[in-house]
Amino acid sequence: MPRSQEQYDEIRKQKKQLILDTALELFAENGFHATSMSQVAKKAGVSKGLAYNYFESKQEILDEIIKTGFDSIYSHFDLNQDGILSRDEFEHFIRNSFKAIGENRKFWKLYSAIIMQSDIAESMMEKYGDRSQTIMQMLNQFIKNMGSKDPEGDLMVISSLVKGALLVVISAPAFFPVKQLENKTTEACFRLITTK
Amino acid sequence: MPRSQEQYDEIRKQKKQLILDTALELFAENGFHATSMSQVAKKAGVSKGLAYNYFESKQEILDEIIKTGFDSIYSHFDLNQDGILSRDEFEHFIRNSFKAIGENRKFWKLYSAIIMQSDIAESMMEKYGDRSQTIMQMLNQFIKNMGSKDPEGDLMVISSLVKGALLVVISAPAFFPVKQLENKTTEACFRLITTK
Amino acid sequence: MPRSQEQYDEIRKQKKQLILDTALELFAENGFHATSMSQVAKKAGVSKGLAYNYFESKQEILDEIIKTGFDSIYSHFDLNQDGILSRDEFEHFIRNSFKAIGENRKFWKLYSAIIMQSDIAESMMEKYGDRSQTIMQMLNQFIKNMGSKDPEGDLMVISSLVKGALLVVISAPAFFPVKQLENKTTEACFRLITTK
Amino acid sequence: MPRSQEQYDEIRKQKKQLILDTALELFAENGFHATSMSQVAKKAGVSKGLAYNYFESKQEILDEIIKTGFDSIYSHFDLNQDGILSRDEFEHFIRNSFKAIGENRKFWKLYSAIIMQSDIAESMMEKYGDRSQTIMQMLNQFIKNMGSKDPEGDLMVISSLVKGALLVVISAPAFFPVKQLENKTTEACFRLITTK
DNA sequence: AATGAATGAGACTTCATTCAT
DNA sequence: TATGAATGAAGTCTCATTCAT
Repeated sequence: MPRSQEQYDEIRKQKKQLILDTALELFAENGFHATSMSQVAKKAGVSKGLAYNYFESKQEILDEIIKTGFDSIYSHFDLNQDGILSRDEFEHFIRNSFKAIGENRKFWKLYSAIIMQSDIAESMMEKYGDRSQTIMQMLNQFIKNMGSKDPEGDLMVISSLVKGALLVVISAPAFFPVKQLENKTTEACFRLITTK
Repeated sequence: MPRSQEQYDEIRKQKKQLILDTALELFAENGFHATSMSQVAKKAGVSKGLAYNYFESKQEILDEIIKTGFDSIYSHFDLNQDGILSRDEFEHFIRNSFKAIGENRKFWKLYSAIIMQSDIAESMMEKYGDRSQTIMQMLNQFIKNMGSKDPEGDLMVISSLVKGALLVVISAPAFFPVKQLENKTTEACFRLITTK
Repeated sequence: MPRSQEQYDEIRKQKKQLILDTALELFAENGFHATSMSQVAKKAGVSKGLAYNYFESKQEILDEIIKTGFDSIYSHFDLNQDGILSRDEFEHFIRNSFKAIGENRKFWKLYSAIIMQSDIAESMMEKYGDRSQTIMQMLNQFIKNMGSKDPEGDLMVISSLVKGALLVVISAPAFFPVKQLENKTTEACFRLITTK
Repeated sequence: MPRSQEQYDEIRKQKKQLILDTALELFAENGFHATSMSQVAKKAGVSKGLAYNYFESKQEILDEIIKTGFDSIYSHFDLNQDGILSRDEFEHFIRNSFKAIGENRKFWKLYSAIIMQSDIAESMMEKYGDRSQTIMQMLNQFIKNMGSKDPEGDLMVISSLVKGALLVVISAPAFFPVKQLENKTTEACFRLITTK
């Protein structure tokens, strides 16, 4: 008996996700350019032709991976939608970033490698630049609210610290004391706000 | 009559440097794998054949670029060779790192992109891993000497901060207030050492 | 619907053989190094890419050609597997060699050219040296059994004669009286055994 | 003081010979196509440019090597110029061939490899075919004079034997008992002439 | 939906040859 | 005479993509 439309859709969705996951794994491990579609198809257990049935091109696979990763990050960072960052929400944001990376280090390794290359970075800026700016503005406001004498400067230092710490987590070997780094970083963020 | 040995040496030296500079520019901009030798040769204004007259392979060009960049950094970090880091030397190290990156941002962009790719990163670890470790040990000792209650934790946070700040400089557009970031970062480093 | 496994296997088998045959022809005619993969592909009526779909490298094509040729020769030389060469078997061996060459002169021309080149010859010695030695030992025993006063010397002369005659057949133009050479050579082999 | 014309000529001659010798060595060892002009020039201790000062092309070097080798063989085979081969002259011819190969095995290895390739073989046939035929006719007459019942057949067998034996010498490792092979072959030649 | 044979552009690399000096 | 930097065609090989089945 033939399958229903829903079953077909479900199959399509699963196969597509399988290809995306496999591609992410290989791209992160060996780099986008050094990974061939043959490898992706083989490791995913599908034919090359099928992969092109789901995706227009290798580049489209990458785009979709990036988009999914971004969305997952920003959805975690929801902030009760009032546009204001409380102290708890800030801490939650920091800690949640560590958690997100720990849960999907492959993606972030790939992402880190990619934003270093201008051709890819540019197209990403077009797509995600706005959202990034919104976040920075909210952080700025938060630091002001905390009584900072130099909000702009503090924001630079704090975001540098967080970026650096996350980078360490991303590239660190598995046995790195991630939890300790998370604690020390969170705590340091508050200490770095220059109160009067 | 053929040219003298000196003349040939001079030609070789200049052309080799031209190719290295061109390759660095393109590698940094588009990535190592996405840059072809044809592009490098064309932009450098030489034939592909000549490029292979000076370098065994594309990989060797990359290796030479990396080696030169590393050496330039570590030579700046000389520390009067006594194996101990003074307060001034530490501050000089931080500030000099900002300066080095400002002077050769292309290289550091390339370097950052490269360490994210496992295939290339491994061979670099073999070559430069030792020197990195020495530096970390000296920093650890310095933080102890400054009276830290948690040297290991502080080192993690401080090196994260510096890494993050340098990363910001590397990927930031030209108009970023680098000097301010340098000052704030340096100052923050000292503040982050947890005294008893 | 995709083709069945059998259909794919059949396609692969035929295309692979086509490429092997074409390569043998060109290698034999112009030499291995002087023949390009483009020539092979063009003459076979396939793309270069397809050729590399079937063979890892140009060298692998040569290896497969050599292996096939060798196996076909040694399979003809079965000798009822008792390890002893009778008079009839000896004669059959000589005559069969002429026959084999006549049937596949291209291969033997290629083979002759190849064993003259040290780089290729070495890897062949590793693979086929053992079997050659076994044959020489059996021939030596045969000559002894025939009552030779100087088995070692006779073996040298006889194998030289056969080699030379086969070489003549290999390089001779088509109109050469091969059958006559075969008869005379076979007969001479027996006459050359120095009886007491 | 400038050198005289004779001195220049002498230098030219020596340099040219040096290049020829070096090329022969490398061609014989690695094959014509697998040897580059750079290798030849480097091993000869001259520049590439100079090599092209003496020879039009790589091919011309090969041609000259072949020509020199041939001439040296045929000059040894002088036969007192009366067009008739005596018994002693025949034996001398055989033994001299072994001697010639022993003295210049490199050349003969190269030569053997080359005649297997039709493109080169053809141009050689044009140049040296006549002389070869003359020799074959003289050998034919000699065998007749020796009382052969089947001069044509005997010639085929004898020339096969000699060719095969020489081939063995050419490709044999250094420790092969060449003198024994020479003796046995010479003796066998006479025994192979089918007397009535 | 699914397969993998097939293509062709383009990657890296080599090397015979030229030429300014 | 002599050099070696420089060229460009050609070689080996890879891989994203297409398409008949």
